[in-house]
Amino acid sequence: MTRKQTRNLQARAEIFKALGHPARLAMVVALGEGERCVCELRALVELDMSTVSKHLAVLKSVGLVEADKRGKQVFYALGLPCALGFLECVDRAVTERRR
Amino acid sequence: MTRKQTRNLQARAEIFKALGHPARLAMVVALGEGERCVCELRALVELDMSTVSKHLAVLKSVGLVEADKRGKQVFYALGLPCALGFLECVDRAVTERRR
DNA sequence: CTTTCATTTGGTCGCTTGACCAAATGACCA
DNA sequence: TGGTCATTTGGTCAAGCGACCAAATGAAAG
Repeated sequence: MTRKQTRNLQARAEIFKALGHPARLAMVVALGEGERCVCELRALVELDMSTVSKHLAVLKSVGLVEADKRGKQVFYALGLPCALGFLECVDRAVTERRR
Repeated sequence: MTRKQTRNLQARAEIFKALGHPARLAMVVALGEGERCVCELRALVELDMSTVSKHLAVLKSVGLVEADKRGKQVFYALGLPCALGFLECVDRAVTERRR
């Protein structure tokens, strides 16, 4: 296992880790339908504003979302379009498993 | 946000969380090429056998891998084929970002 | 049936995470 | 310029994670 491979794995794992929290996942799913301001995302996950902000920072740091400040508000949008594909794959897996 | 949606998100997040560790991710990637016994996976990630076993238990608990005991050895195989798709998506994202 | 070998389970311990509150920042409005 | 609003940052604390070692399990060989 080369150092390069290790770094690559680490970086990829970071992305999955970022998705590995219900609140963050919910926000990414919502952003799949279009951009949202922080206040909308806060309403969605029903957590303290500061907590939401930190979750968004995590998502942004791995490139899953992008931030755009317009006036007083900050709008977030999906930064990794192909993420939608695997959200669906995992959704299918979860729904099938239930039967 | 209904209770059902919450459970669905929770379950999906579990899957991503399982992928959110370099050692587990490395093992899933390896299993993408075919089944492997625990000893081979242990050699791959270079961790204590007990640690590897626990990581595999995590992956199995969310359905990402399946175990098959044959003789003294246990062989693991990929349990969620569509996972390969998003491993690739994330790989591309990571390699592009580096430039 | 006892030993051996591959793997799992139980336990401990230090590090990270995620929640909240309080305070800082930064843009717009009066 | 001072105030207000949306968001971020800093701090604290309890809970969760991941590493190792030691001991248990379970199949196979002698």
